Amino acid sequence: MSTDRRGGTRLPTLEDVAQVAGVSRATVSRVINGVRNVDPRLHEVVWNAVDATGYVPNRAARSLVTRRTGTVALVVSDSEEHAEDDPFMGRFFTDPFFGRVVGGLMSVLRPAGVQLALQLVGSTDARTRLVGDLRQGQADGVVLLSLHPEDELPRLLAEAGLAAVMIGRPARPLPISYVDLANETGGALAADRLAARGCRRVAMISGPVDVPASADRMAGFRRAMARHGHAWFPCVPGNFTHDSGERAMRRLLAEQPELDGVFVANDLMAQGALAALRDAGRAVPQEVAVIGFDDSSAALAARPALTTIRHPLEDMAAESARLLLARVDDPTLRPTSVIFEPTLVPRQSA
Amino acid sequence: MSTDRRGGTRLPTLEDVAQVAGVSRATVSRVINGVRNVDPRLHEVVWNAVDATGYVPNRAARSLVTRRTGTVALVVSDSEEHAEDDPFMGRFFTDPFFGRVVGGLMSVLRPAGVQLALQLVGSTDARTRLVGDLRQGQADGVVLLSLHPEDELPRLLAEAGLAAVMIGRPARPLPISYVDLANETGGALAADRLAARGCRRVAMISGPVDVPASADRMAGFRRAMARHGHAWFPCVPGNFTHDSGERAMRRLLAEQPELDGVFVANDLMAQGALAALRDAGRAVPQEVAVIGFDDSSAALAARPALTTIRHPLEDMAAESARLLLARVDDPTLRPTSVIFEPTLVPRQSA
DNA sequence: GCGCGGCGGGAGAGCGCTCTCCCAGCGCTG
DNA sequence: CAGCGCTGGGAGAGCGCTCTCCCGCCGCGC
Repeated sequence: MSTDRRGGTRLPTLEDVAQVAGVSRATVSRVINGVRNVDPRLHEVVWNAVDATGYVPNRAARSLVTRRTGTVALVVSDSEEHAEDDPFMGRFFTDPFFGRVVGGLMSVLRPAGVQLALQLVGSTDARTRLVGDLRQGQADGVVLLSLHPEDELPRLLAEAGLAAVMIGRPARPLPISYVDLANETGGALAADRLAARGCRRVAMISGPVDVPASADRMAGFRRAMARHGHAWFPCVPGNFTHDSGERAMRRLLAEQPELDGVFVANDLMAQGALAALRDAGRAVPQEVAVIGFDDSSAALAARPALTTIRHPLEDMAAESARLLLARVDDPTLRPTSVIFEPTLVPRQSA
Repeated sequence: MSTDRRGGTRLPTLEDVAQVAGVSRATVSRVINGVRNVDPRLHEVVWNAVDATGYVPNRAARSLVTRRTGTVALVVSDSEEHAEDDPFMGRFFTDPFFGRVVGGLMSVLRPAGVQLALQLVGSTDARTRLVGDLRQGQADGVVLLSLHPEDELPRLLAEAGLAAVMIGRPARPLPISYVDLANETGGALAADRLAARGCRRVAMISGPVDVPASADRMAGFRRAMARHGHAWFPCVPGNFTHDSGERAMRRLLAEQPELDGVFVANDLMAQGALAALRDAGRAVPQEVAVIGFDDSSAALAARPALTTIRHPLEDMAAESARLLLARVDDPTLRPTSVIFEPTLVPRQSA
């Protein structure tokens, strides 16, 4: 009963199990990993010995030889402008977006016995360090949430040949797998709904203009509105927070008082817009129709409940986890893209 | 240029760096880990060699000998009743609570170079497996979010002598460190506010009655109300979701139509209560005053903005990370508790 | 001038596992 | 009955690192 440097008792190793079972270390390893033809009787003897000793394989030792960690990293990559201690990251974690992604990933990873490690990268330095750590085997693969269009990380990962899947398409074409939503279709669905309601003075609150998802939603909305005869409409960008939606709505109201329909690029901002409309005394949907995007918990929480475009984020995250695991299993797999279709969820706001 | 089984090129090892630097493996190791007295000139030579080779230490190999992983796990432990694929976990991830905890932990762990691994446990089986994995060294320590009062996991962790810190006190006294909020004080603050406004018919929407935080909020509220002369008030339990708050409010309204003040045990439910009040045509705060709890993003998003009890979760999570790292460094440390004080954040709803 | 202490640095063991060899034993065929 | 293939299982070499042990060198004191 020697003690290791963590102060605990020495834990049983393969060797101990082998001794108890009266076989060699190799055989125990074979049984535990379920490989090759091992005598079924030995099988039982070994498992009994495992139980008796309370053996748990040492992950570090195993990784060292297999070069697999059983861990994938969820990397949230923010732009450099946001300082390391910027509240933005905090804001991001609080956004239902983050939670939905984590939930979706876990639904696939947990049954597969794979750990999820969280990684934030803010600086360029952190980016290269991350790629180094990853190449060296910190994780078997990466699910990447890139928050900034100029982000170099997708390219770095692709170049390093690491197993990676992005949630949301890369800003520039890149040999990297990704899962995305047909954001333009979403924008078009919103436009059709607003047009069908007979809205004549519509406006939009978009996300940051350089974020692909945001740009796509706007493009789809714009194109469909044009098809409905609306050549132009005011558009104010926000940053996906409740607050920015509220501010944007106030600005729109000032610019275009006779406005009767708004498409907002996410539910959080739509909730903010609702608040601004309420403060301005506009009835929703009677005077102004509002359509959100995402169908997050905020959509149901809002009053009136938000008519919104459903973004099946959990499913998308789950799919990205599946793609990643497949790629980890077979590194020769080519980059794949999976595009999900949005749907309109009619509720009270439009 | 041999290739490993991941299909990549062999990565530089300590040996390679040593060769380039013209020193021994041991010396490179010493320089990299900054130990002992190494000739300053060698120092530079070694670092140059590291840069030249693009060396990154292999974490698995290092862990194998140091018995440290540089990882802590955030364990979210749910009760067994919730099946593995129960939507509850999804709900939990979407709750701002989860995001705030993650953000707070990261603010301490990232600068310390420590990874955060996410672990969900639902079944008893998963609990013992987790303890095994942890003892064996899957992570250096655990931040535990135990969602259910009967949860055995805190006890198992304490018994195994693992480094662990709970967020929220354990349901039963246990030799385990924790960080908590003075929830009774929070309840009392709400009671005082309602009393000061002259509310005469108050009610409460509580969380699950067996969850310590929930019970404490209720007890504090009840005690303070008694001091204000209110011997009794109706109380309906919810489960911390928006929806349950809405339902609870409807029930209260039916039971006690002349109600003029409500204390709700979290902001999400308070938001739901606000929606129910709005549907019932009650003006907030003129006819009914509402006080929430947490000061989460939902409080600001609500209309009217929620007067609420601030729960400094990010700070608490950060503190728990600090306690954990200290304990990992020095396993002899005794269990510590840190209790944070809530404050009232006056806004429009009360 | 010799001995001794201290410090810088090399050699090498070993962390716990996987996996390649290799050998023993069995059943089959000619 | 010899020879061959096949299969089950043991021996042992590493995976890449840390850390103990030890040795050689330098500077000091007597």
